[in-house]
Amino acid sequence: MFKREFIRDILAKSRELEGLTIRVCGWVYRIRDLGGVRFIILRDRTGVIQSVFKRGDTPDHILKIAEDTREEGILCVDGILRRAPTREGYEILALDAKILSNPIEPLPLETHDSLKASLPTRLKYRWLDARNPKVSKIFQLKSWVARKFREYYSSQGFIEIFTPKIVASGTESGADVFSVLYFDRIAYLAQSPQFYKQFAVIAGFEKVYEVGPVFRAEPHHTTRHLNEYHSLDIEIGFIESFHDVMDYVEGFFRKLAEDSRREEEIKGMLEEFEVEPIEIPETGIPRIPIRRVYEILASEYGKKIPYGEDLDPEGEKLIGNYVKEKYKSDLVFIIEYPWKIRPFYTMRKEDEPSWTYSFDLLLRGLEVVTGGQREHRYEKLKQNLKDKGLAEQDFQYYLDFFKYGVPPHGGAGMGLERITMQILRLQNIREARLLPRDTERITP
RNA sequence: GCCGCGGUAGUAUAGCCUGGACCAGUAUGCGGGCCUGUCAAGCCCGUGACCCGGGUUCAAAUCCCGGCCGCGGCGCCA
Repeated sequence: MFKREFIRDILAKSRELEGLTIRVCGWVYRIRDLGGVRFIILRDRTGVIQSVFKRGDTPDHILKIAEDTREEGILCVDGILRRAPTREGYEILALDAKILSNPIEPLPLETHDSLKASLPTRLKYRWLDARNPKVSKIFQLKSWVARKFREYYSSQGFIEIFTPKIVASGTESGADVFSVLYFDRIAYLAQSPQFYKQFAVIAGFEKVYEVGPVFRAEPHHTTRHLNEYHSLDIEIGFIESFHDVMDYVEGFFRKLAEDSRREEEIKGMLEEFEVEPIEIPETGIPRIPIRRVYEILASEYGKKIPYGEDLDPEGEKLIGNYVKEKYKSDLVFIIEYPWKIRPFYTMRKEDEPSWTYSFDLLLRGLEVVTGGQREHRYEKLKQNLKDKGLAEQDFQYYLDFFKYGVPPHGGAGMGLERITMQILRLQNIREARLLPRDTERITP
């Protein structure tokens, strides 16, 4: 490895390093050439620092190297750390330097200004776009969300599982999945780990979570859909009701809300994106039956959703605004969805079988989590399949899971990119995916 | 899948409605020059574009048709 230190660490130790010779390696962020003095701002993953090449102080052959330097090239600078009137308060007076790599042609995207380019252009040159520190922060936040997910559910006694992404059938009807040639057969890319996380509970792991890719073959043209994204999944055995599942989901979001107020790095990111941390009231995230939501939308906003139908995007936004004003909550559980719009494995209400023990969680007016209690009784599950008009034999391997002792269980799936998008209030979910796959895009 | 909007230098845009003075303007980038404290550095010079094909017209970046590509709304969903 190159002997180097991260810029953030150097600045953190600036008092003790002041006056000493140090080395910084990174990308050339900006060059300001004033003739006798040339400022080269270096950037690494952790920050930026100014190096200064000055006639009289820097050896002449090193000044020559500075002249050859191009923006976004890779440069190592050895020099003396000293105080300077820069944003960081310090700079490096260059005594030695080496170009490790220089661009071979003009850049198609100005890295430090990449947010001014259109999204298609940014995605086309994503490896340059992502060098923009602000863009990079999106992915650092996404990484933080995924880490919190693992930490939270691990701390609650969940076991991480890793399930196949090449599967024999879809989780719902077989539609909306990508087919792949699997030797001499057709297989599919998993649209959800649904069946296998239930499998894991039934297999005795009791409480499990998974972070993994899911694939949706739907030709969406929206700012909130991807054909490949990462799903944060949980599944829990021995629940008494679907409220237990919501409690676990709520615990995770509460952790996100609290830690984003506590951790300096995250606070800094939210400030840079000019967004507030997630707000959750002391009394908890409101849990509103969808039948009540129909009423609220109609009476408060004059918005008519056909009874028994799903909310449309406008309805979700409106109810998001409603709970923000009324409960000071960025989140709302909408519960007891109609059976007709939920998958066959959803448990129906005992007393009202056209409604279910299921829920969605909306974050700032966008659905980010779906979950519920699963039907764990073999005969009822078969009946559900029948009621959905699905062929039993297509799901036989799944039905077999339910033959030999199944605890009542439920779970939820959360869209990592949607959570990231909503926390930072990004305009397009593609911004929250390093290399988005959508209807047209499979490169880079 | 249905519907709508768009495509001008590397990037971002003006011009298009109302065809002609547009061999296409501006900013930034890029190349060169000046400048020893910049921090969106500044100043000077240069560079570079009308998506493709067909049509209308004396004349098309501008109007019409087709194609390709992009974006968005809905549906569906995380």
